[in-house]
Amino acid sequence: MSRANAAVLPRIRDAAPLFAALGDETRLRLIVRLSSGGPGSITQLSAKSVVSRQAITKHLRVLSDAGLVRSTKRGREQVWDLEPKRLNDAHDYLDSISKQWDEALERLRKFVEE
Amino acid sequence: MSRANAAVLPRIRDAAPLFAALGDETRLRLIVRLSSGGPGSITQLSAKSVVSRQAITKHLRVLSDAGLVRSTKRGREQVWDLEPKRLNDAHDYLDSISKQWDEALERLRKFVEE
DNA sequence: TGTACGTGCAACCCTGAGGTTGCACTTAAC
DNA sequence: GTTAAGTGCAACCTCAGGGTTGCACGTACA
Repeated sequence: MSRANAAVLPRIRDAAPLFAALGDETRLRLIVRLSSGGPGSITQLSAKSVVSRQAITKHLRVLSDAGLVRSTKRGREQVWDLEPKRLNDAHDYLDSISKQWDEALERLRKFVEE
Repeated sequence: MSRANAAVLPRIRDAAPLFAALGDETRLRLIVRLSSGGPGSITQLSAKSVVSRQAITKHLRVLSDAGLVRSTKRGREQVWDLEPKRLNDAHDYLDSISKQWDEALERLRKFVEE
């Protein structure tokens, strides 16, 4: 395998759960809600949702495990907030793959030209 | 909800399956393999894999449904190749979310300053 | 014309994801 | 001190996802 591969392969085990966390409509909706509406408690976040509060709680847990959100306690409420850094991680990973792709095309081009 | 939200919400239903397709270790490994090693037949792609050929076939099907790969028939072989455009879609979607996030922070900053 | 290779299809298994409901427990508010 | 709000926990259900195996089918090739 190529050198570029060596850089991207070890991250697969980290990246997969990250994308998996993003790969659900309800969770993606939560992220969009948090990114535009700011932090919110569980009841607030599940207020306009079609699924139950418990479902939202589970989804927040998944997002939290993936490092995409974090929570702080405020009185009896638990307030959830976005962790933008992790979003960048996913971003960067896609970058590295497409970069690797471009390099492969470049190698192919040179090979054909020779 | 904000105006930025109106732009990103309709795409949730498209983006979720896309990320879901990326959210599996075996599939991510397939993508990395295709992006570095170029096109390959099913037997080639499943040669060094720990799972069976049929498993790889199913994963390729998922990736294909998500638009991330495409296949062409060559004799009795079926050759699979990457579709980089879809990778960019995922890329752009993450872009729009983080941009939306930045705008929210900006609005908050202005609000506090006033 | 056989034969071996590359795939497709179908049946099946098992685990985990997504969802719900009911109840207990803190903590704020009156 | 009651009462109501906000969560956490646990049990349960259903179904799709990831995997396997066995067999049939077309196609290259000696």
